[in-house]
Amino acid sequence: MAARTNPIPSVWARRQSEPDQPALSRTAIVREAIVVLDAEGIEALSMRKLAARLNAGATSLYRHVATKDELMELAVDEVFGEMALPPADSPDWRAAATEAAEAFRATALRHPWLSSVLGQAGLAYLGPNLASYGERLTAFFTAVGFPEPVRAIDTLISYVVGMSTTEAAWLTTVARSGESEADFIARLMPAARQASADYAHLADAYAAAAASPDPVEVRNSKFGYGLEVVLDGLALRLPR
Amino acid sequence: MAARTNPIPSVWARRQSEPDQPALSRTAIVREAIVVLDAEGIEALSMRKLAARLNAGATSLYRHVATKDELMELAVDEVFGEMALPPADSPDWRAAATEAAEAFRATALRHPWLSSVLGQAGLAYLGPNLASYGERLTAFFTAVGFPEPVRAIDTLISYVVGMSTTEAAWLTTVARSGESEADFIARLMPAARQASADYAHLADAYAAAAASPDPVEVRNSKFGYGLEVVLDGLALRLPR
DNA sequence: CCTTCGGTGCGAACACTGTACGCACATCGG
DNA sequence: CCGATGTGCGTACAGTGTTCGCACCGAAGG
Repeated sequence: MAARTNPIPSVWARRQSEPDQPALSRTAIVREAIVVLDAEGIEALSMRKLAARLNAGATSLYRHVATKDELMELAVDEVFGEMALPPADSPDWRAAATEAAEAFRATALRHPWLSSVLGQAGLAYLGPNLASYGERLTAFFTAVGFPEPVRAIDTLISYVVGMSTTEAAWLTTVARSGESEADFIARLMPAARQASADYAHLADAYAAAAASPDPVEVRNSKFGYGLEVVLDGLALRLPR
Repeated sequence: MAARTNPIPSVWARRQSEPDQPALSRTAIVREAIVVLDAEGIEALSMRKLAARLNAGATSLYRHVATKDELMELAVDEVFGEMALPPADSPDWRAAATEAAEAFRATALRHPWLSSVLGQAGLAYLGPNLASYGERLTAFFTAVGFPEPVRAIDTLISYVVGMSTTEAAWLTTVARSGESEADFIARLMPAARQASADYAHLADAYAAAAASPDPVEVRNSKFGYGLEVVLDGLALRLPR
């Protein structure tokens, strides 16, 4: 009944036992997915393209990964493994917390798709790296002496996530334009000026933004300012 | 040359001049899109489905909206119109700022897709509501007396965005499960307990979370705690 | 009145997407 | 040597966003 749709088998078609590639594996798939995500953005990652890059058939990936969403979860957990954390017994807690916050930001900017995924998938199912990250962070804040370490962490991480998300989204937009950040800003200014024509404060803000020459430095210091604010607020909760 | 693919014209097929619907318009499309987004989530919104709900053909929407991304931008701007802001001359700045933060959070939770979009589309192209929102917020922080109102705003908004994003993503996951939040947590606990088996601090945190009865109250107070932290930090920047 | 014309609706089509299914084959335990 | 098990993958399905060109409407102009 079923028609034979496959080509006639032949010796030549039969696969040689030379493994060619180190074989398809979950970790290899996740690693390559991250490469694509970093290089081409989240909407450029398709299962077919990913498979092609791994010299594999389109649907072979599903032997190692249940679904694309699951693959994204794995990728998120993977990059959480990159984030450095200070040891729990750091002498200067502010310096250590700053370091941790900056490491998070750096990772989020290196993998701009991270923010998109965080906004879509709750972190309900935590992988090993995420769990370890949470554990070490909690250990640190507990050691520092915060009476409610989890709340302190949630506060700090929320700020960092919020700022990094906005920044990553901005950088993605810039990247899509193909221009440098400065050029993109310059090209955007007329529209921004027009949009804020009727708004005195906004216009001031845009003018100030346009005046500063180095956008990277502007973003760095903006992040640093908010971080100091949050750390000041947290310091007040520290008993002594 | 071109084949006549259309059906034979007939009097009956001809459109009556009863307008039936108030016609297709950009605002009607955006309004209905938001309804769908709220009810069924971001991945359930397709141009075809949206068109069907408007009694329109699939591709008719493109007469009013250039692309789906543009439609999402319009939707974002639209919900920014919902966010209440305190008047610039509020006597108690902390109460007013708290109000603004809570209004933002409420909107983000009412439209959980907002966070996903914020993570993907930079707020480069600002619509009227967004511009107005920024203007009024800047006016308020300036009136309060902050020497760097824009930085103060960026800090506060980053915290609120970060916390709301996490919360919205969590609520989306819960909603997808079809269960109540408490039931979902209960069902998740075994997995969480196992994931944190080797992590003392994490296990403590989960145990504490499982102990409290009302998840809504937990989220509210978590948000409130962080907000106080940020406002404390900002207060230090206020000259007096 | 008839005619042109800009704007609107839309059916068909294109190039993709994620993924279910079932077959072919390689390897391994008995 | 024989099954069992696991891996790769070709095909197919039900969608997706978007383009193109035609059909039609109401208004403007002669």
